[in-house]
Amino acid sequence: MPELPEVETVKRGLEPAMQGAVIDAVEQRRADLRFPLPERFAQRLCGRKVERLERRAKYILVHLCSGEILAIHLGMSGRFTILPGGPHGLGAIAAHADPSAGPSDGVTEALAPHELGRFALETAGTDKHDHIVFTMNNGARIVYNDVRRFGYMDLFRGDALGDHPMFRELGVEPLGNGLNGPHLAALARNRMCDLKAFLLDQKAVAGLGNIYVCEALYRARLSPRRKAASLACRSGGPGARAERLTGAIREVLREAIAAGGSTLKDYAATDGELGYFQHSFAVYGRAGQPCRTPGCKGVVQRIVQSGRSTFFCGLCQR
DNA sequence: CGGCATACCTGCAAGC
DNA sequence: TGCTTGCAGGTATGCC
Repeated sequence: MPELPEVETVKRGLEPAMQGAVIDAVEQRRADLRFPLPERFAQRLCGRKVERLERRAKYILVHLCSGEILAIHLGMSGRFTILPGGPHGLGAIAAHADPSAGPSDGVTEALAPHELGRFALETAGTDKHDHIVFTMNNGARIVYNDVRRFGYMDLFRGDALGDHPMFRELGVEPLGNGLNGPHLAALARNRMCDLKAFLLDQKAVAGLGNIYVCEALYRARLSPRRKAASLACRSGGPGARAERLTGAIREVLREAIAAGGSTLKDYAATDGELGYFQHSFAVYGRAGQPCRTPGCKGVVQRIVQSGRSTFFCGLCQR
């Protein structure tokens, strides 16, 4: 489920509960998620202080004072719920982020935050897909839930990060300095695949997923079916398309993170109306509906590219 | 290497 | 109501 903005939002949500705190207990309820969890996973985490959290692509990196890193990937359905410590445990924050989930997503939607806190405490870790529960020395309980179990965690020495198979081949951070028009054009120059597939390739740009690729292509007015290499060609101004695309990628991601941040804030507020996860997408999931570009008479269409849904407007995306 | 299908796993909505 | 089918935001793997 989560793409870069959701992972960033989850990371920010976890920080208050984890940063500077010591992991007191880890309850591991199964041996594997997508992959087997590391040997002696719980034992190796217990007693460790969390130095800081970091996001790299769609991974959350928990830096431990032992010098080890707990790397977490949420897969499609991974989510965290934080149950704060303290005598009453009120005001639970759900640190998951699902940009497409509507108001009907889950029983907690209908509950005011104080009710949610109580609800969450009473049912903490009782869902059958609650796989791992971290208990911190500040009293916070951090529950990892993953219905489809496509998520995974690993634990390794910090200095091995660059050699780790999950990270070795990751491409540039789209919000970092590494992503700019010339660089993107250079990466795409020899790629014969569709632009959509190119952007989904984590070895080129790391952190984009199906939704934000569709949205970024829409904003850049580029067809997902265009060949990736055509980004680099000079017609239409040198690097013009690549510049447009990098700008669109950054915009889309930044806005989504800002929206995620505000939903987290809202969630902790006292108002029961959450407006939670009310992202609106221009094209994603809008097949058959009118294109939102002012003056465009197009209709959003859905096609399948390498087995995945693509949404775009064939009129304004060329 | 590219491109594609398949696999992993469960839940949900739609269709019959 | 109940069954089947297809679909879902992730990536790894194997085959041609």
